[in-house]
Amino acid sequence: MKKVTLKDIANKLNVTVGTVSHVLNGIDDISVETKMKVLKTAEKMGYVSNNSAVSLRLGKTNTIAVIVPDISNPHIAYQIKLIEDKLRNLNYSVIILNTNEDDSLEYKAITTALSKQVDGVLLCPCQQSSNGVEFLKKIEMPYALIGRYFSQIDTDYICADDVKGGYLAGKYLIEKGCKNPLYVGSYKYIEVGNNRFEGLKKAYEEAGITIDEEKYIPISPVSENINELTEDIVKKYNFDSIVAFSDIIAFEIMPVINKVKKVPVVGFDAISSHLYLPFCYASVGMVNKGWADKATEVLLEKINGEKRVFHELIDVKMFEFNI
Amino acid sequence: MKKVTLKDIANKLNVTVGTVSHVLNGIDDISVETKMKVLKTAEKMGYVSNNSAVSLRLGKTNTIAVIVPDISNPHIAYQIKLIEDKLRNLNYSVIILNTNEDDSLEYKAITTALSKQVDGVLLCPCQQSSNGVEFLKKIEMPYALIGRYFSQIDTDYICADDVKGGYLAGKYLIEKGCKNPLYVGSYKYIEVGNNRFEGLKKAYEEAGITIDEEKYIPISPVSENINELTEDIVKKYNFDSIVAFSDIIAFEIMPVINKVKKVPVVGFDAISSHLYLPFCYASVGMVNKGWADKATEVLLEKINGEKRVFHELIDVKMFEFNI
DNA sequence: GTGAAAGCGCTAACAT
DNA sequence: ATGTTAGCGCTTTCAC
Repeated sequence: MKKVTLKDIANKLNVTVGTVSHVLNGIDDISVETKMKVLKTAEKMGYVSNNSAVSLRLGKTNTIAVIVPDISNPHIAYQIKLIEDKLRNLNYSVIILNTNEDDSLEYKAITTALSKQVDGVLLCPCQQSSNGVEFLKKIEMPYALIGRYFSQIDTDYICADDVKGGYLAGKYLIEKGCKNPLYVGSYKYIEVGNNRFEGLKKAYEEAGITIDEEKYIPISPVSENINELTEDIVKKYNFDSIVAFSDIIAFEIMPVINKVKKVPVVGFDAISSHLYLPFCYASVGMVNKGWADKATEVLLEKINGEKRVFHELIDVKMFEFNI
Repeated sequence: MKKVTLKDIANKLNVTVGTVSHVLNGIDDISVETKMKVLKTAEKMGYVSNNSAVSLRLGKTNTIAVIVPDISNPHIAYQIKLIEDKLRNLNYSVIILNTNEDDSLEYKAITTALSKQVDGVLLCPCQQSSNGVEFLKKIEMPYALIGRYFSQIDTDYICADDVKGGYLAGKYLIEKGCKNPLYVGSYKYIEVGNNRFEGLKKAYEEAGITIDEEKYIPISPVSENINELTEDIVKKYNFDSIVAFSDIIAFEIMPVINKVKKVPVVGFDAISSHLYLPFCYASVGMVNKGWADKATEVLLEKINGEKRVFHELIDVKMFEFNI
């Protein structure tokens, strides 16, 4: 393929690259005549600037990386879409990297992003280890965590208010008369999952009911054999309601459980608020549009040199989807 | 933030950048002693290569751009995930750009991608105009269309076999005894939508029933007021079944229609084959994993100089999701 | 109003 | 086994 450079345009018009550069960057010290010639020729030749060269020269790319565990999760995909929308309007472009909930792929994604000279990183960490975050911190790359955080690492994050979320789920079930909820959660290293359980416990505590630790069933969000796992759960545990770590998990276990007994299920993320689904369910989700906006704001502040550490919790509420 | 360069490492060890470069690129002509020193220092200093410089020097980035109308559509998000998986294993990274079904954003996304010096582009076009594709063609950038194509432009594409898809939807409804299907489709410029209608007509023709053109109700996949539109349709048309352009549209119209009369609905994309949803529905989807694999293969061939034009149709089948 | 030239970080060809 | 250097495309400073 043919790549047109400033030099190609300059040669054709018998001017220098500096002149062409000035015209195309809108630096207004070139005669109207030359300006017009340059603009027309650039257009005709299909000139596209070479960001690699610009990046090398200027030391920035106006690009940020969004690194997530699963781009095919509708909740995450939607947040990415919002981030991309917002950043595009601010003249940034976004590159998205998927980690498949795999720690080593996460580390690789981070170095890929850095190698591409992005100006900042938004990371939803897998949390199997904190290597990635610590690397970002060490080299002082502007970044922020989204959707998940490490309680042990003092760093910027923007997450849902998951304790409140668990609490709301609890309140909802208590109101429905449920006394014995089971929490089908993520792995324990996903700390927001623990927060949801904490909130749930708190709501029940207030109602005089103690939820003990064995009601927390950890399950991988990428399990292949969810059906069997769920059948096991139904056999092994006594419960009159379910709180699931996410809508995705809720959707998968609902029909299996309903086959045996019909109990209320509450999920998280409120996927149906942006992806219409024709069935009834309840879910805790973030108000407005979630963490997308706040995350971009925080990151841009970090890029602009802000040293303050941001811990942002996005408010949540119960969604009941009825058809 | 501090960026470590080859020079920083070279200076610290009193060797030259060439030496360091050779070590880090695995060119085996450096003494073991020096090699070890370099490797250790690079690691310790947190060296990450500068792709802008490499790109400028080598003229390639090992990066491909995937440009899609809506990344928050689960069908598309899943295909992207598969593409990313496959390309990562081939040592490519992927940047994803969203166009919001907006033609001018699509053009901008293409120039952004080119500016970033990607080695190839996979484009699912908005189809309001063909400017983007024509630009890619003009500058001879390796690219392929995915999921949608232009019948008027001779170029590479990888799509579902949508005529067959429509045909299968028709057969399915005929078997259910439906004689009067309505096609709730996308805008007419989305040609794959027309193909689905063609297939549907063909199936009914074979059953001795003629479907005329007014049974094709175009509807935007991003309509805000789907409910009202659907209510209008229910009032205005006579039908005993529905074929929807996509699952997304099917999900949105199903409850509105079911309120008035319960009729079979067939969607497209079979979202539930990768995103479990706890309700029953029927959908036409691609076999195996869809166009993702084929699309990357074709693109890589184009990048490697293949001139042949690829028109790839991925086989489809009916999915019935029962819970 | 335009030209000339340095230099961003890197690789590869050539020297030693 | 290691050093030296040109040059990728661009922006910017300094001349004229």
